Amino acid sequence: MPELPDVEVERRYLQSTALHRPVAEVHVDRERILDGTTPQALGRRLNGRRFQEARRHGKHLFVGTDDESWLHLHFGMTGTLQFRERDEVEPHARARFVFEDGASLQFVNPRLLGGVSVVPSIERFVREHDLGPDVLELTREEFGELVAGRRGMIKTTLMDQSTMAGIGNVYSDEILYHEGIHPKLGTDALDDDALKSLHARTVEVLETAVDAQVDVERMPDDWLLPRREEGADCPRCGGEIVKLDVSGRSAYLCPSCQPAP
DNA sequence: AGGTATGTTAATTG
DNA sequence: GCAATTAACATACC
Repeated sequence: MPELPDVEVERRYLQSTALHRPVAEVHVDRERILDGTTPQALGRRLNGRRFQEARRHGKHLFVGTDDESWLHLHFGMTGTLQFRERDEVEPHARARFVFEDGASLQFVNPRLLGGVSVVPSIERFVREHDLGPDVLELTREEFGELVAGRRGMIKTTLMDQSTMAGIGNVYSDEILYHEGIHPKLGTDALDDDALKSLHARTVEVLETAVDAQVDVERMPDDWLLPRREEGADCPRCGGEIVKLDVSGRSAYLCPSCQPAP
């Protein structure tokens, strides 16, 4: 489930497992996931190096090594990291970073929509891929100005990575659900108070998901996410959850909690 | 078997 | 230039 909270959980997982061990081998299962590099070049780049820290920008993960470049990991629609003390290969492990002590960090990406690359700097990557600021780095004022500067539907605006980076289809639904805002509401319909409230809700939802380690079992009782399907009972009013097409993506909402514009 | 899926990008249309 | 729409990508799941 790789939106901001999912990637943040992966970042912390990597930090707590895979740092400071010299890389001995890199294995790539499917070259399609590599962007601008080859298995051989990736191996030459990483062998003997240690992972020093992991940073995140939006849905993108960056792993710093002993030199100045960064390993970039992106999951696309599916995927996780798996650390193993022994190098037991996980299903759909597309890249495996095997350490000298025999442990491995595995980039698991079943649908191959993710990617692995080496980038010279995070700032440059963000610029070249036209990513907006990370959502959790924004002040209330910055958030309000960015949203107010757009003309489309609010759900689409929240998901637009060039406006702000990190929110995807699932968490945009969650944020709008708690805010009682219909996903198709025009962004220009939000006044200053509504933008201020939307910002607070956005931060709250994303941080709550991280605190729950993106485990649906640990999410609050009044969350949409664990029952995000057509016909489910709205946890707040008992009404029926419906699915709507918004800009080609499926939006789930409660029509009585989120009245149509 | 067919529809759907948490992301991104390119092409097209208004 | 901006916004909306559609298709494509590759695979798993129901």
